[in-house]
Amino acid sequence: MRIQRQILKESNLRSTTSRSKILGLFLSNSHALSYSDIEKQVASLFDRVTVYRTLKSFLEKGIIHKIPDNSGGLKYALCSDHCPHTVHQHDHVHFKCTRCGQTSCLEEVEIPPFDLPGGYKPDEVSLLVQGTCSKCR
Amino acid sequence: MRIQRQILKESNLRSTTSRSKILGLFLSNSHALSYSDIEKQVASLFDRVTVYRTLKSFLEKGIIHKIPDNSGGLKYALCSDHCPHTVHQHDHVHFKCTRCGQTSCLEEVEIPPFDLPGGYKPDEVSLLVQGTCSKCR
DNA sequence: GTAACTGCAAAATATTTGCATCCTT
DNA sequence: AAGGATGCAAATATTTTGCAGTTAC
Repeated sequence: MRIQRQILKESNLRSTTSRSKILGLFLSNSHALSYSDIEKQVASLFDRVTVYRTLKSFLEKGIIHKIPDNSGGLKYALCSDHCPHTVHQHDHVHFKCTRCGQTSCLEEVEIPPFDLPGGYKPDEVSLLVQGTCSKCR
Repeated sequence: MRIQRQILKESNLRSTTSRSKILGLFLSNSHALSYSDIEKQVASLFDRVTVYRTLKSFLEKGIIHKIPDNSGGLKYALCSDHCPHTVHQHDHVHFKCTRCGQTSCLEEVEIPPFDLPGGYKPDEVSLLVQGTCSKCR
């Protein structure tokens, strides 16, 4: 509870029940959460709309970031220690396990440099790896 | 028209007006198309449902592949020459221009090798780069 | 006290399913 | 001729918006 409060305060967001609870879900899960993962756990507590708006405010403040999912859905995960809120860079690797379905950020893996054809100017890079995670092998 | 017919035949799909037309859209666009990009162009010709079902059959046959988009939407693009239909590998780079919004496959760029933590077994890798494309500079 | 946040209703958007009819092979 | 493909209607799912009431600071 204390941690959530602090994170919210640092982001200039008021501490409300829904924000603390949803932030808590992210803090206690090492893997990324989809909207429906979250909804399932808080459906009885808050309105759908509140969940959407909570996620949106977390995104705007750089508390969480989106992870593209090539099955169409979008997932969300905590940003690591200090995402610069202005230049929101997430050049890290995401791993999606096709067995358990969990997606997680591999913070320790760096994307090696690569060349783009002339004229292309990259701003942000994200690498999505699919396969089998260490738990599922 | 002849090309579409041939591609469809090779994939064991019947040649119908909607499939030829939609396949034609992919053939004449170098960038990836979202569902709504397609819908806009064929709305007066076919039903929504037909478009969805057409895309689904193209995906199943490996004619097109999905491209995750970290703004939530999904796009579709032609698979390069010969995607093995069984092992559907798309280890190539996608570039999304934040200015014009177009996403394209950079077939010529290869993803450099990188290390994963122990236990993780990769099957498929996709690299999404965002920035400014050569046309928009 | 006030601006920010929430819940509810409802709209807007997106996707899927069933079924009768039509068309490709 | 027969099975696959399409169109229509409608169900289902997803996300957003407006507004009135509530709450954090």
